[in-house]
Amino acid sequence: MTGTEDQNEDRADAMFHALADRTRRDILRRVLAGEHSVTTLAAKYDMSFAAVQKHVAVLERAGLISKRRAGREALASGDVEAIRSVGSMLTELESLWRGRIARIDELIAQPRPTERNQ
Amino acid sequence: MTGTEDQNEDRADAMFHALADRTRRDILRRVLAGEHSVTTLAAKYDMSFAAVQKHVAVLERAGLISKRRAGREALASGDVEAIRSVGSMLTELESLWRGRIARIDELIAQPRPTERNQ
DNA sequence: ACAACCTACAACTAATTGGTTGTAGGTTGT
DNA sequence: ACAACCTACAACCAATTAGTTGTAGGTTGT
Repeated sequence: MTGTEDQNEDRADAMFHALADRTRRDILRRVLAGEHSVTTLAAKYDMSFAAVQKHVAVLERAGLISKRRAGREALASGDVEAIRSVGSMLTELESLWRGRIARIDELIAQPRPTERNQ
Repeated sequence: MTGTEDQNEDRADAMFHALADRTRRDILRRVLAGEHSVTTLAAKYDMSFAAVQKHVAVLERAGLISKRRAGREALASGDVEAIRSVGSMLTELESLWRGRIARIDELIAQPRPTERNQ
């Protein structure tokens, strides 16, 4: 299963990058709570419509939100599964840290059982 | 408690940005599992020592790792509390999503109890 | 003392990013 | 039909980023 890992890393790059901007995080909060059109979102921020539309596109490319067409409007809503997948990446990092603690505990409990040279 | 929120957002920007690079995520994995000197880390990647040193500095500025001096070496180790604080930001996003579901359930359970015009 | 080693940072380059304005195409209501 | 509206995207600009090489200072072992 090597080769898909690059894709996973690409996906992680895109997700973390999308989250690394406060305007995008705010947009994400709004569209997680409920559907919003791009124009409705744009009205909330002190920047051009095009700028907000770009932020929405970044979130969409990262898979954090999806859009659905309703007539002339594009309604965006947040994808909670994507958020969870980011969370699980962090949990994996935590498990590495717990692994370190476990290793230290081992050293204290039984000082080098099989090997006996330094 | 308004005014500290800007700082929180700055911190979130820095953390997510630091995580949005696969080399930095890999460095973080290694230093969560155990202390590594900058030179030891640099040996693992196909880029200059200075480039890796910069990545370490980005992680450090974001508060995801810390360094300790040991003679001529700088030993880096991961801060699991910082990782957890990023995780809790995602959990807050999830709770917004659950709020939406709760609101939809309300609508289904009792169709407009107080107000009765469309 | 001195050579080897580890780190930090400055200066530079190419690519990316976050913003702008302008243009064009599809949808809606009168 | 047509004006108002919503969206998408291109072209451009300033700032930032990820990489490079080079320089300099502190530490270690002989």
